[in-house]
Amino acid sequence: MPDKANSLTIGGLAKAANVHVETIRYYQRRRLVPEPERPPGGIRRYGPADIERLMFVKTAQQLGFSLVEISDLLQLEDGAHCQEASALAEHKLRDVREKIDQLGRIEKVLGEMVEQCHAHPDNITCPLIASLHEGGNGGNDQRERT
Amino acid sequence: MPDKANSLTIGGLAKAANVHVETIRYYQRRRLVPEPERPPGGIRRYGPADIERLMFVKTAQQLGFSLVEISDLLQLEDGAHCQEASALAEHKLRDVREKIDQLGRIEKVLGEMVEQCHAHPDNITCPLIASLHEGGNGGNDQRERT
DNA sequence: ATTACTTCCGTAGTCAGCTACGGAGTCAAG
DNA sequence: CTTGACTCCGTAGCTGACTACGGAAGTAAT
Ligand SMILES: [Zn+2]
Ligand SMILES: [Zn+2]
Ligand SMILES: [Zn+2]
Ligand SMILES: [Zn+2]
Repeated sequence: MPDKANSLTIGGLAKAANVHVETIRYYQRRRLVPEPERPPGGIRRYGPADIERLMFVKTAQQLGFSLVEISDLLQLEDGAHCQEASALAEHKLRDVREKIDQLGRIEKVLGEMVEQCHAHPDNITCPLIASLHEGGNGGNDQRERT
Repeated sequence: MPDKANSLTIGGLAKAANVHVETIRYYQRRRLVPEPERPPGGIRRYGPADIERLMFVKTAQQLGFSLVEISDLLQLEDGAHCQEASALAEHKLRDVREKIDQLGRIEKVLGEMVEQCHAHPDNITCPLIASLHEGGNGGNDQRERT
């Protein structure tokens, strides 16, 4: 195998993928990224594939996946498991839309409050609080944790 | 003041607000909710106001506010004056808009991924996973921590 | 009054996702 | 061949938001 490509030390990899070294090691412990062979008494080297893997993790994380979910996704790498992957993604999509919805409501209320406040600088009756008290949102028992 | 209303024990309050007893105590320690006087050698009682307060916290939390931010919000209710109130509100409004923005971007990416996944002719690799590999989305340095 | 459930209170543990520390070993430059 | 940066590895600490535990004391039903 060509070693010309795998020329990065863990520090270089960290820079290339824009994460801290300790984060890489942490991911290695969690087996989210592979830990390459160590030439006996030497230093591990990394290549583009490792950068890509790290970026996969970071990207998925930005999309709201937990590290556990990400490792699930990584198990589905072979592409035959399209069903499961899309189920996961669709669930996340629902979650995200719900959040956007709720935030939209609070944005409206907060905006109105600021407006009123600027109109009547002596008297704050906070519509935000009122609306939160009404708690107008559906299905929430205890925390979700999916 | 009317004691007829304040008839709940902490357990009843927990049920009424759909949280665990220990969560209430935790909030009391964090001073997110008040801890009513204890009739010497007796048991604390709670009323509708306490239910409201708990639901306020839970609702705000679902909207993505941290407990610290929520205690800020609660100061709006607890009689902060107009200037501070409006400053706080405006700050929160900025935060909320930022969050909506971010979630909007996430939604778009996730939506496209799901769509592609459903469209592909049931062979080759799942485009959803492929697009995670491409990581094609903007602006991310290290974690944000606002 | 005995039993069974709560409450009270403090401390300690959990979980996610890192981040820091310390002491070796290794490597490249000078 | 010494210096100084970097790697390796294990273990420990941190933040946020709870959750569990344990013993004493209050309360309710029989
Ligand atoms: Zn005002
Ligand atoms: Zn969900
Ligand atoms: Zn902010
Ligand atoms: Zn697919």
